[in-house]
Amino acid sequence: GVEPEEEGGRDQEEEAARAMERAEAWAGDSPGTPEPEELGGLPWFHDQVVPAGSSSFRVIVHVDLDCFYAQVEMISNPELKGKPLGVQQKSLMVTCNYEARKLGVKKCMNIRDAKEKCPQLVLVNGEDLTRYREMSYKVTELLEEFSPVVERLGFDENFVDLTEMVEKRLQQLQNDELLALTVSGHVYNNQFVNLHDVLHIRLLVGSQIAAEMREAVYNRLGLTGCAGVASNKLLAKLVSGVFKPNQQTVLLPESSQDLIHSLNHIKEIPGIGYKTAKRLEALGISSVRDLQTCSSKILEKELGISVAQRIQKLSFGEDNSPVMSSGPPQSFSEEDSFKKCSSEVEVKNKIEELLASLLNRVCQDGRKPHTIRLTIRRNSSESYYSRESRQCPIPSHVIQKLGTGNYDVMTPMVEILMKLFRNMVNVKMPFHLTLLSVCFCNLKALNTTKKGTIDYYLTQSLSTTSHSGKRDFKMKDTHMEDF
DNA sequence: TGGGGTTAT
DNA sequence: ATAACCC
Repeated sequence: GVEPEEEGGRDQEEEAARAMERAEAWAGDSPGTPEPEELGGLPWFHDQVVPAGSSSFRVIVHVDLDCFYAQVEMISNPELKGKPLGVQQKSLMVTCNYEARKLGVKKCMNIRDAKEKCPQLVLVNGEDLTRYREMSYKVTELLEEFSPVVERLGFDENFVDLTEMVEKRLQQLQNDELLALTVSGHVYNNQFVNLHDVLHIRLLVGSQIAAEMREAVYNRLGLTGCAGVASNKLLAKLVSGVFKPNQQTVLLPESSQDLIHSLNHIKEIPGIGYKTAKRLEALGISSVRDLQTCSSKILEKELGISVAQRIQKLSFGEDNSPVMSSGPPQSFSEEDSFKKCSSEVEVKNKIEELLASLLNRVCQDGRKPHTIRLTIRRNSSESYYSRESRQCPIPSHVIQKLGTGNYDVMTPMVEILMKLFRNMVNVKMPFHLTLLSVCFCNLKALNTTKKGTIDYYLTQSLSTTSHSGKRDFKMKDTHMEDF
């Protein structure tokens, strides 16, 4: 199924064979360890693999699709396969396939530079994200079939917590199967590690599940991608990119420091962004080692205790953040950037375009947005990144009409958005916008509870601390219109 | 530098 | 409402 991989399979088979011999030798030879029979037919380490109290050791996979937009385009139009392909948004080539990369084209290159580097480059417009978004959710849903808790990161990355799945598989395995366990894909820094060390067994099973996930994504959706398996999200994400494209890597615990120190700059640590990196650089902190050894007091003074403690832990490869189920989106937005928009009429036209697409999306989703937001970017020559926004509740009579296609919901919405616009921009003065964005958020499931009933005003508390059998209630946010 | 997303303050 | 982060 999945395209051939250069994963040094020969080495790994040999390594697995050696590891098995060692494991068997130890199981038999070590005088202090009981024979498998004494443990009810389980190998000597089985009780450590599946501890009664269940340790906090997690198995996390990070799945990262290869040049996602380009792959979707090649599926839409197979004639593009084999040709160097770039996906374009305005003057930026946001991604390209590997044929293009071989010819020197890089991700996020200017269109002009890319064309200069590679005149044969085929470009497709990728400003409409609809097909990418749809495919993205198909991938997430497929991964949810393996294990229900999947966290999305952008359109092309997903984290899955495999801990429970691995645990179940280990319990199902027979003695000989446990000893014959092999890794799937690469092992990071593969050197003198015993793959059957108790600490490694779960990660090996994780690597097998990761391979099954990639196989399923390829067979059912036609997409290739990388995967990284490790004991937390940070390390899984870092290790997933070690062998690219369409390969996977597992990180064993003794190599985590090698992996984190393979980064050339702290900005490469996910969670340390542009701003934080700049502030740290001003303190003379640029390498991972610098951040590890920096006084936490100094760090807390510069960044605040929360960020300081989090990123210093990250610098050691420590990350206890859980894989959170992303579920359905928290917001829907559409935006458009342009060179210049300087009249109210232009603004209204752009807003109508954005709104039309959004209404389709929100209609398909089924839930109802209760808040609408307008965002602008002004031309300001100094300091680029500055957006301003205004938001307000969507009037309940407009919300009600949202699903029902016949009623005109555009007109009142555009009215609201133009009010928000005039609240931000003094239209009596000249203005120059370079971006408009409309966002629906505060999404709520369909209101099946009827007005006038008690349940309409009460919401069940999500608190899990009460096991009394009684329901905990809180007052819902109320709209004045309800009274 | 696009067209999206999220959470924290 | 903004600012930071992610892709």
